[in-house]
Amino acid sequence: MTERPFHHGNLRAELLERAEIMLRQRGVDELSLRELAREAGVSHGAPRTHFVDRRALLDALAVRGFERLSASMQASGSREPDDHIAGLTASAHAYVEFATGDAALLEVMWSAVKEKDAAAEVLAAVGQFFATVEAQVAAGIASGSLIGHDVERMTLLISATMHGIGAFASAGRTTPEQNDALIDDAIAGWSA
Amino acid sequence: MTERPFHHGNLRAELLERAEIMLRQRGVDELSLRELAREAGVSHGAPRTHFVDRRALLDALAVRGFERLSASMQASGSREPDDHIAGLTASAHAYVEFATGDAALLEVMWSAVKEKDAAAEVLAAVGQFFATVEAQVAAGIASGSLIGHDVERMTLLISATMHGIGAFASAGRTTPEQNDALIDDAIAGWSA
DNA sequence: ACCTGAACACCGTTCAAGT
DNA sequence: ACCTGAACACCGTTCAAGT
Repeated sequence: MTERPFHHGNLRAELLERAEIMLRQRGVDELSLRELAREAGVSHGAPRTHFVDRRALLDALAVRGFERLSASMQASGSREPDDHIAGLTASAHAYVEFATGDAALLEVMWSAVKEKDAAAEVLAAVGQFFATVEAQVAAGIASGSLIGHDVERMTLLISATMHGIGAFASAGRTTPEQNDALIDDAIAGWSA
Repeated sequence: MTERPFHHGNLRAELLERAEIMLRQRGVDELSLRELAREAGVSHGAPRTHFVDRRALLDALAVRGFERLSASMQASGSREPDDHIAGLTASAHAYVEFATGDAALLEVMWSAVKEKDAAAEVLAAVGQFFATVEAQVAAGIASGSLIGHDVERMTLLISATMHGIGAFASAGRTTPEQNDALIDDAIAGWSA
């Protein structure tokens, strides 16, 4: 039985890991820094070294979330390099899947963006998300498979629609089959 | 200077009123039952008589919110009795306006719906909201101005899109002009 | 029926002190 | 540089007691 060393060594990463799980199981409201510290076996003051306050932890979770979401959407979309509509549809599915699988995290992500003085890393992360959608939209418009010439406007519309479908899905107001149908309907409306 | 009577007489209504204001000014996280009681000039235990717990207060706020939102959308939509597309557009504008003017309340509303064991009144209220959208969608489809024959599917899609645009708008990611454009683009895609 | 006020268990945050 | 542990101010919730 080696004694616990004074330095945890990996506390920041462990706190983020545990926080993501706690978020998934019990939601934001139940996410407590003190409980996290307890589970990690450190004193309640320890997290302070890595996260100045609760919001800093949530911001870090938001950044990781956007990175994972963007990567997932990019991967899904690029599996259809020739069919931009199919790529966008796959990307939208990835968003909705994230929304149902990590509903609380997605809430944390968007509310981190919404803060008046949102952290720079958070803004960068959400920017990366929009850039991912925009790239697919731009390709679709350029190839003539997507209507509209204003890329930004189309990016916002498609992002907003994905967001809305994801919200309803995670609220349990739609079945997975309905989600698929909604995504198809939405994108069909904007296909050239 | 008459002394404060033992019975407040109107505590439930006052708490709801103050809570809505507090929500608008400082968000859900800052909404405290104790502070509300303090402001109303009653003891911290007093709210208990009217709301068993914090969630019961939020549920009541959600119900009121859905009622107000539905009424506003219905009013906006019915100002265009002959043009169902214009009616739906006006209704969508009302939603987005609510989303920007009462962002925190709208969050409370949807998260009340999302609770595992959501209160019956909350479910009834959100049902009323969907019924409002559905009536407009059904009229649009029946008159041939809106594509699609599946009313439920179209209702979900339009609701989800409004929700998404409202979320982006309240997050400050879009300007009012962009919101108008997004709503027009969305509905244009579904017009026959 | 409605409200008071003490009590309890939990927070987030701060900060001197230890390693 | 990282962590401990006491201290502080704040919660939500419970409940006997008062009107």
